[in-house]
Amino acid sequence: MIKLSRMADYAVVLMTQLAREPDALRTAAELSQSCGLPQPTVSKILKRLAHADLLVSYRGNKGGYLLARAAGGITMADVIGAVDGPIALTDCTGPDGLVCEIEALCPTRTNWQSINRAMVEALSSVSLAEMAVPHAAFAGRTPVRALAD
Amino acid sequence: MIKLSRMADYAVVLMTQLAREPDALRTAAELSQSCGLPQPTVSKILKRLAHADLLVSYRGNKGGYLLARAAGGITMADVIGAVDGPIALTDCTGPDGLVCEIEALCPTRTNWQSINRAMVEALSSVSLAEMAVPHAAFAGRTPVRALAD
DNA sequence: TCCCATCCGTACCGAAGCGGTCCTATTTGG
DNA sequence: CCAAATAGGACCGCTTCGGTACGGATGGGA
Repeated sequence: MIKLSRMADYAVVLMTQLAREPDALRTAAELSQSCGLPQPTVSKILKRLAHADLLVSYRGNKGGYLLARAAGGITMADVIGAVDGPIALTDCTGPDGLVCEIEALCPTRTNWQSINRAMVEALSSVSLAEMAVPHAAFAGRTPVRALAD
Repeated sequence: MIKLSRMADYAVVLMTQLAREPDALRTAAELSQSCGLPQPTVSKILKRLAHADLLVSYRGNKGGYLLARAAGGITMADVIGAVDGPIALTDCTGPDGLVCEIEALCPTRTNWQSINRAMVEALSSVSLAEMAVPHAAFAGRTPVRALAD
């Protein structure tokens, strides 16, 4: 199914929420409630996002999280990469393809790199600011089915 | 990591192998050996590919599998979809988004559809014939890293 | 100076999905 | 009639992932 992990899915929702009020300091508890997600999990995700420099964290009393940059400068690839690790469809798309034990029989490596690149570009082409746009702006767009079921 | 399932990965390898000699009837055992993959698993994958009309199967003695169409008419999206099910990054990209329980709080649905569409296009843009091309044709291409590690 | 709210890091656990195997039909050529 | 091959399903162990819990560090306010 090539599904996004639930963690990455949540991360996008949380980041979108934060992008609504870019200057407000939000606590994990507050975000957990406003997004309807379990609080410990929210904490974990926010930590990862902060670690990837997408969020700035303030500790201590009156602490919380803040977007590290403008929402227009953060892409879906950034968010997903921060939570799920590097985006790659296959193992053999790594630096040197060393991990692929059947490499000798696998003449498709460089092609995977192209496919992978296209996918990353697709995810990089959508910024957080665009994701935060309300429904209305897209209402006229025709729905797209992934594949015939 | 958004990784492809190993099954889908294997499927691409197997299909590529079949595309090398499009007119030869190949058995599961033979493909298993030439690709270095466990035989029962190969059988299972070939069955799924045949079910999706990407392969034609011949039963009985001297049976085997054959590409159902020319390698140029089979895309990566076809192969991956046949093995892993419909390609979709999130649940809410389904027909009507009915499965998303926090939909009211999730203003990003239509954007996901766009991203998803881009991904399917990336996978649809590469045919099996192109995957079967030997390394040399791509040797000059610069390697692409998915994201900074 | 003390206290409390908040983030930080780690370690742990349960469940679900997936890769892999096996068994039993069913088909077909020799 | 036998052997070779696919069809289809049941089963199972393992890894991975989502989720939780605990102890520590930090900083503002009374």
